[in-house]
Amino acid sequence: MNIPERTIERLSIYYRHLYYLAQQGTFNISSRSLASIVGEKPETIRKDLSYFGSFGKTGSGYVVNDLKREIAKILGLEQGRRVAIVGMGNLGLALVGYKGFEMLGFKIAAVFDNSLNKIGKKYRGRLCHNIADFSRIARQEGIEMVILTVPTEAAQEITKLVTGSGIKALLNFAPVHLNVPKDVRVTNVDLATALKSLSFFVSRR
Amino acid sequence: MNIPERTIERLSIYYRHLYYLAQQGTFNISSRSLASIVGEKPETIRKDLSYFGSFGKTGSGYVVNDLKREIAKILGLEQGRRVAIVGMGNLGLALVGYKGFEMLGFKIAAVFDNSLNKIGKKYRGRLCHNIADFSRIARQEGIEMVILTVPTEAAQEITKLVTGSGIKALLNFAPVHLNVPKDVRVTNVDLATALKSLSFFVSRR
DNA sequence: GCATAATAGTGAAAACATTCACAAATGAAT
DNA sequence: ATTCATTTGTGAATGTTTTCACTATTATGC
Ligand SMILES: NC(=O)c1ccc[n+]([C@@H]2O[C@H](COP(=O)([O-])OP(=O)(O)OC[C@H]3O[C@@H](n4cnc5c(N)ncnc54)[C@H](O)[C@@H]3O)[C@@H](O)[C@H]2O)c1
Ligand SMILES: NC(=O)c1ccc[n+]([C@@H]2O[C@H](COP(=O)([O-])OP(=O)(O)OC[C@H]3O[C@@H](n4cnc5c(N)ncnc54)[C@H](O)[C@@H]3O)[C@@H](O)[C@H]2O)c1
Repeated sequence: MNIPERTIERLSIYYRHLYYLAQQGTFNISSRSLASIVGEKPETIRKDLSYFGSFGKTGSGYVVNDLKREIAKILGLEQGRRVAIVGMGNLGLALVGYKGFEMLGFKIAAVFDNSLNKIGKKYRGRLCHNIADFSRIARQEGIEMVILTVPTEAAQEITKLVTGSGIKALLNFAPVHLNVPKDVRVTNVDLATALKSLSFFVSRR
Repeated sequence: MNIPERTIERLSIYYRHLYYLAQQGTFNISSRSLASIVGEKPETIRKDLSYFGSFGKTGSGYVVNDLKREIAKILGLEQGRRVAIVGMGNLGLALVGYKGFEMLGFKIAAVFDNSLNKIGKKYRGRLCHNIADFSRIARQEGIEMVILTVPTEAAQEITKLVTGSGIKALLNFAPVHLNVPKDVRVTNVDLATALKSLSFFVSRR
C-alpha cells in the first residue's frame, strides 16, 4: 500500500500532541478531540492511522500512551535517532540547543564546521568537529541523519561528502535543490518560500 | 479556477532560481533546464505557469527576466512586503539577519519581545520594541506579516494580539496549532516534524 | 525556403488524497 | 436487559494534483 506523504507529516504532529497529553495525564482521547487540538478532521486522523493498523476502541477512542507508542514505532523514533548538524552559523547555533528535537527522540550527537574559529569550540556542550573528519566521526557516533546549515554555495559539496559517508537522510536549510543518489532522502526547509506563499495569500485578499 | 497550494510553493522556488539566473546573466531558459535546476518536471513548471497566463515562447522557452517579473507579480512581491519578527530568542535572532528574506522582497521592518533584557536593544540594526506596543508600531511601520518565534506557551496569546491588530498572515515556528479568525492565514514551520518524516523514511529503507 | 529539432501550452487520463457515510462495536444510563 | 449516545474503521465517492500525450509554434541548419 502507498502511504500518503502528508499522512506521515500528520502522524508526527499527532505524536507531539500525544506527548503533551500524556504529560498532562490525559488517558483517553477520541479522534474528534485530537482533531480539534491538531487542527485536522477526525476522519483524517482515523484514515491516517488505518494505514498502519487499528489502534482505537469503538466508543471510547484511543489510549493516549498506547497510540503515542504506536506512532513512535511507525516513525522509527523509539531508538533515539542520532543526528549531526553541519554548519555552526546563525541557524546551526539556534538549532543545536533546540529542546524540541531531543524531546521527540532525536539526539544531536555531533556538530561540524570548516571554520577554524569554530572547530574545537563547544556549542551547548557539543564539541564542534572539523568537517574533514565527518566520515570517521559519523561512523563512530552512529549518525543517521544530517541537518545542513551551511551557506548555499557549500551545500552541494557537503551533500556529496555526507552521502558518500553513508548518510541517507538530510534536512536541508540552504535554498537550493540538492542532487543526491536516489536512495537518499532530502527534506528542504525553505523559509523564504514559506513567506512568499503567505505573500500570495495576502495579495489575494 | 482553483490554484494548487503546491503550485504557489513551487512558483516561489522558481522565482529564487530565476533571480540567481538573472544575476548570472542567463537570458533564456526552457522549462526543461529550469526543471533540472529546481528539481521538478518540465510539465509541472509549464502547468504551474499556465494557471496564470502564458509567458513562454515555443521553441526558445522563457526570457529569464520577464518570467521573474511575472512571478513576482503573481506572488505580490513587487512592493516589498513589510514583516515583523516577534520573539528575539535563538531562532528570532538567526532570522533577523537572514539575507534570503530581503533578497526576495521582504523587509524585516520591526522586531518585538517582552523581555526587559531585549527591549530597547538593537539586533542587526533593528530596535527591539515592547510587544505591548505592537498595535501602534505595526500600524506605523505598515507591517503586513508576522514571523512568530516566541515560546510555545506564548504563541496563542501573541497570535490573538497580532491578529487583533489586523495582521492577516503568520509564519509560525512554535509547534502548536494556532486558532485564528478564518480570514487569517497561518503557515507552520515545524522542524521536529520534518525530522520525524525523514526518520520514517530511514526506518523504511 | 525547407526539413528537422526544440519547446510551450493544454485537454484528458491517471494517480493520489480527502471526505463522506455507514456498519459494527462499545459504553453509559436507567 | 434495553435503549441511546459515542466512536472507530473503512469502502466508496469526491476532489485535487500530477503526468501524459499531442498540437501548434518557433528556431536552426543546410
Ligand atoms: N539565518 C537564517 O535565518 C536562515 C534562514 C533560512 C535559511 N538559511 C540558510 O541556512 C544556511 C545557513 O545560514 P546561516 O545564516 O546560519 O549562515 P552562516 O554563514 O551564519 O553559517 C554558516 C556556517 O557554515 C560554515 N561553513 C561554511 N562552509 C562550510 C563547509 N564547507 N563545511 C562546513 N561548514 C561550513 C561557516 O563557517 C558557518 O559557521 C544558508 O544556506 C542560509 O541560506 C538561513
Ligand atoms: N531554537 C530552535 O532551533 C527552534 C527550532 C524550531 C522551533 N522552535 C520554536 O520556536 C520558538 C522560539 O524558539 P527559541 O529557541 O528561539 O526560544 P527562545 O526562548 O530562545 O526565544 C523566545 C523569545 O521570545 C520571547 N518571549 C517570550 N514570551 C514573549 C511574549 N509574550 N511576547 C514577546 N516575546 C516573548 C523571549 O523573551 C525570548 O526572547 C519556540 O516555540 C520553539 O519551540 C525553535
